[in-house]
Amino acid sequence: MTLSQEDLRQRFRICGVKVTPQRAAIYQALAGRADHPTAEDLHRQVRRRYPMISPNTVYYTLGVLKEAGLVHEVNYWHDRARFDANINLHHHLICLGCRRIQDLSDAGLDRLRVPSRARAGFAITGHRVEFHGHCAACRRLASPSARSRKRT
Amino acid sequence: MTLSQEDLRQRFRICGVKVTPQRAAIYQALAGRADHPTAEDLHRQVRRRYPMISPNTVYYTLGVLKEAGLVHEVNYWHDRARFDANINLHHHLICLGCRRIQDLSDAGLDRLRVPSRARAGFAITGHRVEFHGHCAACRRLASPSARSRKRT
DNA sequence: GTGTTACATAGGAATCATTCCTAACAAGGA
DNA sequence: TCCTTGTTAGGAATGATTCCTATGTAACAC
Repeated sequence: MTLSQEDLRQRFRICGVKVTPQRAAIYQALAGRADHPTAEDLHRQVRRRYPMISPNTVYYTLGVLKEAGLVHEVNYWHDRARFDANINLHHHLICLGCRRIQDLSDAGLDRLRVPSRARAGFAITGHRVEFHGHCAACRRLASPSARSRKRT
Repeated sequence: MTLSQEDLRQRFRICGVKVTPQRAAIYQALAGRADHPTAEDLHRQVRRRYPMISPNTVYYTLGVLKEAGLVHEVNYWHDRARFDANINLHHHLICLGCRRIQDLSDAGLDRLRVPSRARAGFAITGHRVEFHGHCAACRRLASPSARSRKRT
């Protein structure tokens, strides 16, 4: 998911966001991850290349990128804000065990509509489905005898 | 949505939650509202009847009720935790203007499934759809000339 | 080149929802 | 009645996020 410098410049330009080394680094760090990191995670990561970068800049930049529509915020767990550079329509598998959130792409889910009588005048611009449950790893942990039941 | 004291006792008993006057008041306050109030909103409301109740008790009680599955937490906006006593399967209409979250019931949405190959071993126990957009009131505000365009 | 404007950045202080700690309290069972 | 267990309230602590502000920097006229 690493982006060429030129691609990044273009994306930013389209959204009217000025490019700076810090912003590029933050965006690249986010785009390079499949999970949904917090601002602090990103700060820790970007600091390896820019040791002087402040948490402040990370918060401010994420705010700017969010405003511009270049990143999304994911808040299923209320602890801290998490971010996602994947702005294509997609959905979430949320593990109630390890609290990890996986992306899920499914064309069927992308096509959902609401009956207009239920919308009550609401103009819908987008949607997202979240599925709750337990991921494969957590299920294995929860049932240590899983191996002996492999065939049932 | 007000509940008889007996119904409440029974619900709590089924979920193994002890009934106290404070807890009953908090749950009733939540069940009586169609929006999704914060802990502070509920504290303010319950304090009218129990002036000595502490925010602490509200937080603790909401934690207990959540753990027991009697209430849900709604965190679309990252500012503060919001709560919902409606634990029936339902969905959300989220207004990006006024940030209000309306409940939406739709049997079609309740039946969603994910193709098993996309699930990657995930065991799904529930789901919820969130629709983003603008509510009727915000749309009226945004276009003051709406009245003159009624027929177009 | 110089001045001007408009943001960006970093550092430190402030905010404020939430949690932690603790002591007093209440209910239910032995 | 005593014991145990969970509940409540108050105050202190935590910690993510925001606010404030001085400095830096790029773009753009003049």
